[in-house]
Amino acid sequence: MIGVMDDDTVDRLRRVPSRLLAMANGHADRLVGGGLSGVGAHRWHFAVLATLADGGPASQAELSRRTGIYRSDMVAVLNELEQHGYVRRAPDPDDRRRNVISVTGAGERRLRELDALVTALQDELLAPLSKAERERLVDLLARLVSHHGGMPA
Amino acid sequence: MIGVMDDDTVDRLRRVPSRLLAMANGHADRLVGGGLSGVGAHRWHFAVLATLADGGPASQAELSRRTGIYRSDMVAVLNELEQHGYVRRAPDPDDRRRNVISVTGAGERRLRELDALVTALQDELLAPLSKAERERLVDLLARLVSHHGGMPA
DNA sequence: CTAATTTCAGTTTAACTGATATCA
DNA sequence: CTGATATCAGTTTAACTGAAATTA
Repeated sequence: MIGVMDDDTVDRLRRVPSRLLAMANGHADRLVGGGLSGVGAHRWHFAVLATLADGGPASQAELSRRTGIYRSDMVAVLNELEQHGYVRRAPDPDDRRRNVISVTGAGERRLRELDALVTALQDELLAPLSKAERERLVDLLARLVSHHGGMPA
Repeated sequence: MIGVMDDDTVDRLRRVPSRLLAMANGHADRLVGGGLSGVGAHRWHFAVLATLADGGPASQAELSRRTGIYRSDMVAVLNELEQHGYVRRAPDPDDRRRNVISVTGAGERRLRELDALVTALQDELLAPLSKAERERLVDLLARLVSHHGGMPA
């Protein structure tokens, strides 16, 4: 028989941090992406709505920086959100290169819906961990991310 | 002024676990992917060589299951490894549908090289964490992944 | 017959690049 | 002039699907 490991054989792959990160991220992606697509949404929609709600109206470039969504992709995301009436694009009177993006009432309702869903999905993702462990994980990940300069790119 | 947050305003995005996972994974990807491409390798090459070295010769389908690389992509990965003389493909005498893939001497040397590199890259990735914290992170991620059924897909 | 394997050819999606027009 | 912005059009890559040929 082939491919059988005795007790001393290490599986070096199984504990490689970057690999575990990729696998955990894969599961998270499926869960959250799947959950959001079930209500016709995308992570990007949630990210933009939440950023607007938390930080107030902002230009597209500013939203790009805060969410990590590329300026070029942001255009399409905002087009979709605007078509559903969740955000409004208005020219910035102080700087005519910019649009000021703001959330509408419908957008705020949509965000509440997505927020509840995302919270439930995080709960499902973190199901095997205790409250303290979840905080520990978030803390460790946040420190990793901040050490490497926040948003990837 | 626009987009300024007072002390009470929460940035709900910043602590969403699935998002932190995606960002951390992004950094890990760049680091490890970049490091490996610097020596003409790919995560997949390392994964296959390590799996073969740790588990012994195996069929392509078995390698697919162990590494999480799709059976269809595995073909291309093995073509490359074979062209460099790192692995050998031989028909399985016990089951003529299968190839038995095994590591060559050159493959073992290549694996040692990649292993040292990957270890160094993990170190760079986890730089801000103490030894104990790294173990904690690996443990938490491993539990997450195993709860969701190991390999994503 | 069903089921597993290798292989090929293709799709989908996220992430990313480059260029243009406009304006500070 | 440089530099930022919004937009469009495109590339690259990983992840994935479907099917054919072969054999168990």
